[in-house]
Amino acid sequence: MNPSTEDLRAFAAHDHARCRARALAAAQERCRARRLRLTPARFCALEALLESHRAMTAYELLDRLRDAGHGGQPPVAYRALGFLVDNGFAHRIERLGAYVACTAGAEGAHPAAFMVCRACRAVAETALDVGPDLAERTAAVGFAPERTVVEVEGLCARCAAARA
Amino acid sequence: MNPSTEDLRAFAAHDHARCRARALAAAQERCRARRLRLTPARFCALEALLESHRAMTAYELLDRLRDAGHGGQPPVAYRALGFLVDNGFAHRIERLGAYVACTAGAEGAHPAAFMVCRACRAVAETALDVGPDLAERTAAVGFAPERTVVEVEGLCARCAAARA
DNA sequence: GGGTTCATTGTTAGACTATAACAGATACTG
DNA sequence: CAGTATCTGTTATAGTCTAACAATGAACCC
Repeated sequence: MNPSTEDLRAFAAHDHARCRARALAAAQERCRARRLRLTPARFCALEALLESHRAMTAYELLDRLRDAGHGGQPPVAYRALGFLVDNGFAHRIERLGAYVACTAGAEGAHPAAFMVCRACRAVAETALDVGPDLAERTAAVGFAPERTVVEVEGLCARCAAARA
Repeated sequence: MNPSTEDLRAFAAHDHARCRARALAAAQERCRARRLRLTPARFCALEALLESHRAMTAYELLDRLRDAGHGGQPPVAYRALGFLVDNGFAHRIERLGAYVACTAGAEGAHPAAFMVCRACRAVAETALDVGPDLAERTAAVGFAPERTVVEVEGLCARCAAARA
């Protein structure tokens, strides 16, 4: 797998057990290195997100947290997600109002582009950054970019085949 | 104004009365040409969106519709917005869960990139299309793109100055 | 014109997404 | 081990959106 297709593993056959284990280990290591507290609730949330490459809503996540004994009210889920998103372990998919584990392994919050299947909600992450393309235009009017959202909604091969 | 800065009029001084009047006239003309029914409620919604380049929530719009005697329940606003968005007269800003009038004058729904001020919620639209950049990557895994969301969140010059 | 058909409107009700505010528990720091 | 900051759990509520149905109105055909 070269870098540009490795990104797209959500839509390609791969050893997901290994994919998940690596991501979890990397997150633990990164928290240690950066003195971030990957508490049980946060760990549980990350584990749940890593079970598949499908976006989960905060309430789906909340069910998992509740089952694991971590309190059953929305703020519990939103706080865990806040931590994961702020530190680059997960991303919010604006189009869905849902969340996916990060597959890029970058440090901290980072710009990314997502391909989102509208049927199964699987999400692949790639490193595309539109910042440079827009920089010249934004400079002309003094707009200071801080965060970019790039999401491509469509149908993955599996879902397209299923409806044919 | 050349095309690339004309796009950004939300963040540049311009004759907004003329800007609005032109957009409204263009929409009426386009509905006539395409046999779309720009009913009073839809017209009212478009007028409200065109009052400024700031994104409006469906509920802000609903207040306007109610004041104009067009029913006071959410579906009234969402249906008007559905019509405007489907036909390219308005766009949904995913990041905000809010809506802006289209300033591109393109036919029907069209891909666009938005610059969104997180403070005043003003939105500028430009014609950037990331489709081509992603096509090669998506093809590799059989993902079929249908719609792209590109939103750059930041601070406009006016708001940046106001907090300095 | 009368009748059919389809799009639009208005309403009720409820689903889904998210945050403010506060009290109590836990972990780091000197 | 006292002080501080962070994290957890809770209540309550705000904000966004849609399903479903009845009623109205426009368009069309004969």
